Order: sequence, then structure tokens, then C-alpha cells
Amino acid sequence: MQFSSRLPVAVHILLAIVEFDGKEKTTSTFLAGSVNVNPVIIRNTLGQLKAAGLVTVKAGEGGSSLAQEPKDITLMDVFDAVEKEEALFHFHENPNPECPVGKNVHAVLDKRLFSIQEAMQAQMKSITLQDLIDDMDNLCAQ
Amino acid sequence: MQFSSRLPVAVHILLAIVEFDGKEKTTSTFLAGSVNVNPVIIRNTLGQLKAAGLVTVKAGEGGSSLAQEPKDITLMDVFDAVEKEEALFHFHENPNPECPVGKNVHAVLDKRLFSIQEAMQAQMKSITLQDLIDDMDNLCAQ
DNA sequence: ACTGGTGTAACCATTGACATTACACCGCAT
DNA sequence: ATGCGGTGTAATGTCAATGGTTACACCAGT
Repeated sequence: MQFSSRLPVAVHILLAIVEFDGKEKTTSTFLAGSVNVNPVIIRNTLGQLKAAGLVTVKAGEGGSSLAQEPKDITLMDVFDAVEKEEALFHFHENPNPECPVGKNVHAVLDKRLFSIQEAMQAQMKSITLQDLIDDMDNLCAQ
Repeated sequence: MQFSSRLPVAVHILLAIVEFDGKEKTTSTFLAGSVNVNPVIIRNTLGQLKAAGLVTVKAGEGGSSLAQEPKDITLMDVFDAVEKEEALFHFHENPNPECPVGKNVHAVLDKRLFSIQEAMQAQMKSITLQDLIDDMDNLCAQ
């Protein structure tokens, strides 16, 4: 199982907004050209980022810009904005309640799985958009 | 996006094998009754666990047992056995190489995303089957 | 040989992601 | 005020993966 490409796409959008700030009008069509997906995908993603308060989008005029400082936007913020999942793991089953194992797996596993999710999220929180910008600037400087 | 229910199912199977060891013949049908899924799912999952060297399955006779000590089996082992994914994140795009952002997102994001994956895996490695057995015994004792 | 069980393959239904078209609405500029 | 570029969103199609189910060949002990 793997995540959708939404997080990468959203990050790409944010980086492009920063990069082209003041140079180009960052319309959905323009961004779509850089990310190489359909403009509607951009608009939807941008809508999610806007709802999360990470960007502002100019309705009639067109274009978008960051609503927060790059150092204040973490990957966790972006992830939250773009993936609405509550639980990472899918506890599908209706385990057999007659069975000593079936009756208790849920209680036993849940907190462990949640701790895994928390570990992931902690790491996401430690990475900011600014980190990525710095990395990109270093690459470009070479 | 979320993971399939394979990891939970696999853990359930392992716990049941331990729990009913010596008491019941843990056939795929029997296990299916506890997990409450189709026996074929159990056989497939059991096949993956076997391939990973975590369990042994008796072909003609029927039933299965652990191939390692519960304290030596981590959730990471189970996850690896059951989810064959390499990368957690799906870097779908063919970003526009003409664009300074598109050209570099991959390089910049990849290592960050991988570090998130590693954080998750580290936590998975820290949880053993024995931990879960202990938790379950405590629940049953109450 | 019979029987219970395993290992697979084939097929179906469902779901979610992503692409794409279409269209209503907004706001600037002529 | 109207045209135009742009946004917001719904409807639809395609594709891949999951999970369910049936079917059947193979294995081992009685």
C-alpha cells in the first residue's frame, strides 16, 4: 500500500509558488505545466491548501501566494491539508468475538499501530517548507 | 490514503497461532473463523509469512506454527512479509524538466519522504509479537 | 484410495486515484 | 457592460489494487 501522490504534488505547488513569487502569475494552468498534471488537480489541491490556511488564491484575478512563512509550514501541515485520513491503518475486520484472540486484537493492536502513525507524523512535523527551499537553492547553485 | 488490512490480519493470525498452540489445529479454516475473513485470504497471508520465514505450514497434515520466538518477531518483519511495497510514497509525476522547480523536486523531496518512512519503520521494529502477547494476556487476566 | 488441508489461479465487485470535459461564477480591463 | 482569463466544482471515464469467492490440482496421514 502506498500514499497517493497528493503530498508530493502539494509540496511541488508550494515550492513553485515560492520560486516564482513576483516573477510569474502562478495560475493553476501555469502550475500544472510545472507539475505536469491536469490544471483541475492543481485547483483541487490548491483548494485544500487554501482551506487549511496555507495559501491564498485570488479568485477573479488569478494566481496564488503563501499565507504563512515557509519556515512555519511543515510537511505535516501539508499532509493534513491534503490527505483527510484519520487512521493510517485499516482495521478492516469484524473479528470473531467468541474467540479470545478475536475479542482482543483490536484493543491490543490499535495503540501500537497508532504509535507507528505518530512516529511518522513526528518526522513530518520536523520538516519545513523552508528546509526544502534551502535544499533546492543549494542544488541550483551548483 | 491508508494501508490495507493485511498487517492487522497477519498479526491476528500470528497471535492466534500462539494462543491456540497445542490446543487446536490452526488450519486456515480455523483461523478464518477467528479473523472472520475468507480462508483463502488466510492461506495467502500465511504463504507470505512462510516465505518470510516467520511461520511453518504443514502441507498435507494441516496447521501452522511459529518459526521464530515471539520476542524475535517485530511488526516490521510482519509488515515486510505482507506488504511488498518498496516506497511508501508515490512520486507519480513526470515533472517538467524545463522548470527549475520541476527539475529538482524529486531530488529534494525524495530523501525527506524516505526519512518519514524510516521513522515509521523504526517504530515498527521496536514492537515485537511478544509485546502484543503480553498485552493480550493482561487483558484476559482481568 | 479416501479425506482434510494447502497452494494457486481465475474471476468478480468495489473502491479510490487521477484525468478530462463542461460549465457556472468572479473580477479586471478595455 | 461586456469580454476574457481565471477559479470552483460536478460529472464521467479509466485504471489499479483490495478483498471475496469458486474451482481445482496436489500433499500427507489414516
